[in-house]
This record gives sequence, structure tokens and C-alpha cells, in this order.
Amino acid sequence: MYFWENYFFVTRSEENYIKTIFHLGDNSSDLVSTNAIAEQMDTKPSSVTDMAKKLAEKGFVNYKKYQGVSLTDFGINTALSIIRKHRLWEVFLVEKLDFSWDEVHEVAEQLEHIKSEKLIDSIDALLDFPKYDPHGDPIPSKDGKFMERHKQLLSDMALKTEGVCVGVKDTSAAFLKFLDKNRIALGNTIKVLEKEDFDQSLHIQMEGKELHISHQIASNLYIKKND
Amino acid sequence: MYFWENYFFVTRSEENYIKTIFHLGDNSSDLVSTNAIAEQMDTKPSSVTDMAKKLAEKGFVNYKKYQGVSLTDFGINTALSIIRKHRLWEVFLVEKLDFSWDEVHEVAEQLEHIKSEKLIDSIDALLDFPKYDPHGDPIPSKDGKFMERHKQLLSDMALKTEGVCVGVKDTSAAFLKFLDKNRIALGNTIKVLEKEDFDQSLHIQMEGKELHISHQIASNLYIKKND
DNA sequence: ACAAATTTTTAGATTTGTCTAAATTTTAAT
DNA sequence: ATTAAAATTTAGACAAATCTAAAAATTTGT
Repeated sequence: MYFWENYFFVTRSEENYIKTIFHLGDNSSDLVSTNAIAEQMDTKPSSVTDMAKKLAEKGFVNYKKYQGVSLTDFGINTALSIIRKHRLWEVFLVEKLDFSWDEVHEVAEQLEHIKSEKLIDSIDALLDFPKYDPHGDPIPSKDGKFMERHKQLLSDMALKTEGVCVGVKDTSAAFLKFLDKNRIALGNTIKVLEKEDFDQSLHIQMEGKELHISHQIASNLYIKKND
Repeated sequence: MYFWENYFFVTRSEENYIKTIFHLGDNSSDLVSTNAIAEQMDTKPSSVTDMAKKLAEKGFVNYKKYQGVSLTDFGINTALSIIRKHRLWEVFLVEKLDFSWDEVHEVAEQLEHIKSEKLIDSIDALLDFPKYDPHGDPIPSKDGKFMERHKQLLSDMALKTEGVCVGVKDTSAAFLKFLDKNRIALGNTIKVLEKEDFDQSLHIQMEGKELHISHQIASNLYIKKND
């Protein structure tokens, strides 16, 4: 990847756009709108248009006027490399520096832009090649492959079924802190005991104890069903 | 230092100027010239003038037209905080990720700009609060204090005196690789056996073996004399 | 299908950090 | 003490990334 770090310079701003387009595109191949990008990045649509042209010129996106943008293969690879760095740094912060999962995002947003292939590969090795980040999101490998776990929202699980909590949908500090306070953590075994029709809240069994949780919470927790 | 990371925003460019002014100022309180800064940073004197005004406005330097700049106390603290980060990251790269001492500078130049007090303090703790970086330079503590070792250049040592190699003056990759190739490393015990008047080269004893080194090399190695 | 609402783009301006070329100040030399 | 040389600053320009306001295209509602 000599190419990357030297010949083809990508600015921090470009990287942030590419990452955002990747997340909004959500592996479907349809176009992402200027407005959606602007809203997500807290910027103006006109700024997005300018950047869309630049990214198209550099080969990261296909841009159709008035339609939106989609990442090229090159753009997807670039996005995956940034996401890989972001998530590996998050694991590093939690595993090696005892950050809590609600503190890692901000710092990883900075660290993901550090340009050194050797650095991130060494971090990967130091962490023993983790497959998931502290929020349960998959970490792309060096060659851009990653395994999306077969998982479902707790709110979508059938009565009496059991599984392991493997991820969060909402990664806001507020939600993560709430989970900590209620001893809900990744790896916990959860069984749906009862569903309340009225407000769609759930009675669950988690690690032995019984718990009542709102729909809002249940619809932001990912569960991997037991085989 | 809440102040720092939020209220008072320092750009990466400003940080690089502050760092350069600190190094050129070399703890003497006299002014650093525009030209010197420009040369060191591979930029133009006119650019330095512009930045000098901005840094003065923000309180980092005292700027006297046609005379030069010197850091204020605030500027010195800022410089020490950047240098602290740079050197701690260098130790991290060597100690935890097995980088060699000639590979760390480039990456540390990027990492030193990451803004998170918790991050750098955690790295500091992880490394067990090192006092010196891989090149033997002192690491400022959180409150900006650091101990400059009592040391001298190998080329300035008297005949028959002995000491420990504690640092390098030239930190270029070329020099560091040369030292590696010749098994010269920090911590080695060195004794001056003979000095050649003609070219000022030295015969030394290092860790048992005898070695002939040029003045160029000897004048870039720091030795701490044995008590 | 057509007018209204929404989305997107264009045009022109701003900020940051840089440059070149010209003007000014300081330093050095005789 | 003048003048020549060197260093420094000013003025004006440029690229990147952003903004606002206005224009153009698309979508929506009836």
C-alpha cells in the first residue's frame, strides 16, 4: 500500500466524507444524497456538492448531478481502511488503556487519520487481531474483508428465545452509560421472558437476574441467537 | 488542562511553529529569527512573519518586528506538552510495537497532535512513566518539568575516561541505522582508548570489544561519565 | 399535469496557510 | 558614515474547505 501513503494523498476532510458516504450507503449500491451527507456531517449541502466533485475527480465516488454519490471500489477500499483504523484504535483504548466504551469514539475519530500502515498493523497484532470493536461492530481485515455477524435486535426476538448480546445500534455515550449502569454488557446471555403489548417493553432474564427494559432500549441492542 | 482542549484551539500548523521555535530557542531567552524558522520548517520567511503575528495575537510568542520571536510562558508550556506527547509516542512505538528507533519520528510527528489528555496520560502510565525517549531525550512530565541529563559528546571526552552512551545528537534515520549496524546502542559502556590527532577519530572500547570511530560519529553521541 | 415545495447546484465571499515579488529595515564592510 | 548585502515585512495572489444567497432541477400533491 505504498501507493496510498505517498502517491495518493487523501486529506482528512476527504476521508471524513468517504467514511460518511460509506455509512450512509449501507452496502446498498444506490446513491447517497447531498442533503443526507450534509445533515450527517453537520455542514451545508453546497459544501457537499463541492466535495462530491473533488472526490469524483480523484476517483473515490461516482457523482451524478442532482442525483447523489456512490463509492467506487477504490472509495470502498479507502472507507474500509479508515473504519478498520477507527475500530482497532477503539479496541486498543478499551483493552490497553482502560477507556470505557463511551469514551473511545472521539479519540478514535482523530486516530483513524494517522497515516502509517506499519502502525495500524502493529496495533492489530498487539491486540491479537480482534474481529469486533467495543460496540460489537466488525473490524475489516487488512484486505478489506469483514464478517457481519448474524444478529437481530432484541426487540425483534420471539418470546422465550435466548441469545447473547453482541452489539449496540445506538453508540451514543448516553446510551452506553445507561447500559453500564444497568449492568448490560456485550457477552451477556439474554432470554425474553415476556413482551408487553401496550408499550412493547420487555421482561428479560440476563445473567440470572430478571430485568424490565423499554422498547427504546431493546431496539438498540443486537442479539445473536443461540444455535 | 480542560482549557486547552476546548476553549483554546491550537491548529496543527500553530503547534508545529511553536515546537520549532522552542527547539531553535534552546532555552536561551533570546529571539529566534524569521529566517531560522523558515529554514527549519522548509517554508518561506514571509509565511513565518504571518504566523508570528498570529501566534503573538494568541499569546504564544512575543514578536518584535524585524527582530524575531520568543515563546511566552504559555508558549513554552504548549511546546512542552507537544514534545511530551511526541516523545511518549516514540517510546510507545519502540517498547510496545517493536518499531526501531529510526522509524519512530515520522509517526510521532502525526501522533503528537492528537488532542486527548486522558490518552497521553494513559500511554504515560502504560509505559511506566519513562523519563527519556528512544534517542535519549528527556520527556517532560505532565506539569512541564524534565531532567536534562548531565552528559557530554563522546568527542569531548578525555583519554581513558569511561561512560555510558545515553543519547544521540543527530537523530536522522541514516545515523541511527549506522549505529545499529555497528552495535552501538544507548546503555553501552564506552571508554576512550586513543585519540587520533590527524582526523580526530577515536579508538574506543565498547562492551568489551575495540572499535575505531570517526569524529563525525563521536561528535553525535552523548555520554554520561561514570561517577 | 402543473404549481408548489424541496433538493441541489452555482456564484461569489471568507478563513487559513501558504507563495512570489517588491519594498523596507537591519547588518556588515569599507 | 555611507553604501552594499542580507534579512524581514508588506502586498497581492492562490488553493482548500467552508459559507450564504440566488438560481436551477427534481419531486410532490392534488
